[in-house]
Amino acid sequence: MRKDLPLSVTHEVRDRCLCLHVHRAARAIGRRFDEAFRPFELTNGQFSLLMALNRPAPPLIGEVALLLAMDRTTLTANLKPLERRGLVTISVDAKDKRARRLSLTAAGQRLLVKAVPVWRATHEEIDAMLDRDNPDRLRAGLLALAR
Amino acid sequence: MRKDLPLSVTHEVRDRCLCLHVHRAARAIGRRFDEAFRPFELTNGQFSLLMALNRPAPPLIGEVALLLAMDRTTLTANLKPLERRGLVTISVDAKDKRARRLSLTAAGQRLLVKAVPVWRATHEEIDAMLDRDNPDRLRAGLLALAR
DNA sequence: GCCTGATAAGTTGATATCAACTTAACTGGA
DNA sequence: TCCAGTTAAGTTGATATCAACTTATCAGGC
Repeated sequence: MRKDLPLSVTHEVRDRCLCLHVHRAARAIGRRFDEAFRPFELTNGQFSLLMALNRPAPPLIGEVALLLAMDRTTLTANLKPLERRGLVTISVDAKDKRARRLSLTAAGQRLLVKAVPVWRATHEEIDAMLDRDNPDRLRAGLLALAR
Repeated sequence: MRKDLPLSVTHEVRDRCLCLHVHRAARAIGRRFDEAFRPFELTNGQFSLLMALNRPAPPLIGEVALLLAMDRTTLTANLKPLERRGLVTISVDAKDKRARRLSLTAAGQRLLVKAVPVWRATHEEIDAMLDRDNPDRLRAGLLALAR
């Protein structure tokens, strides 16, 4: 009796697995934005995180983690280099001493302002690359996956 | 003169950025498969990698990295725990001493055989979740991004 | 056979990701 | 008031990710 895995199954996984497809796309697009943001010494994830903090009222760690569909402890880790660079501040909430409020500093805002045109240009390249694959449909599918 | 970033721009980025959307989806779907594979002590990435090695002829590191749209050095790192557990072997190519051939061991194959039904069940849940978002279209868009 | 340029992979250091466990603080009921 | 259950976040350890640099090898021209 054969114990090995038929190639047909392997090909099925390679061709159909959305987890693989999404991760592959994430790595590829991430590298693209990382390269574009390199002059600012920002990664794609740091850009997204800083942008998520540009709000009228400083959000809690848990709120931001939910928005980014990211583990809370990952967010804590990701904040460290940004805090060290003075782009973000983490402060204890006035009402609830367990909670932490996340704020962009002025330096963080200035860096974002400089990075946005690069984001826009890079994103336009990617939109153009997608060509006949409707970006709106793609976003809708990705949102469904993130639920 | 205002130096802060208008909220409208922040909302534009949050709503449109494919890099953010893809990474968010990758984290969410990755957690799902990680949980499903936990009985086998496999992560979603380890499953995809092992599956990529189920071939008639052992591939090179560079070939697999290209297939997974992953940096070559990331793949080297990811192989370490799998090699340690005896699921994969890395051997010097007979013709070219620079090159490394990656093979699934018998234990690796057995583990994959056990994991495939779990992959299939989990994937069916996700397909169902996508509902009206056509998975084929989604895959096509993700492939375009990974180019 | 010997250079020279190209190629395959390893090493190092930084950030990213998550689960499991822990700590501190809040909240509502007795 | 006090206690029990809940909640927000920190800590630790393992894997994941990439760039920059380095090492070993190969292939072609001479």
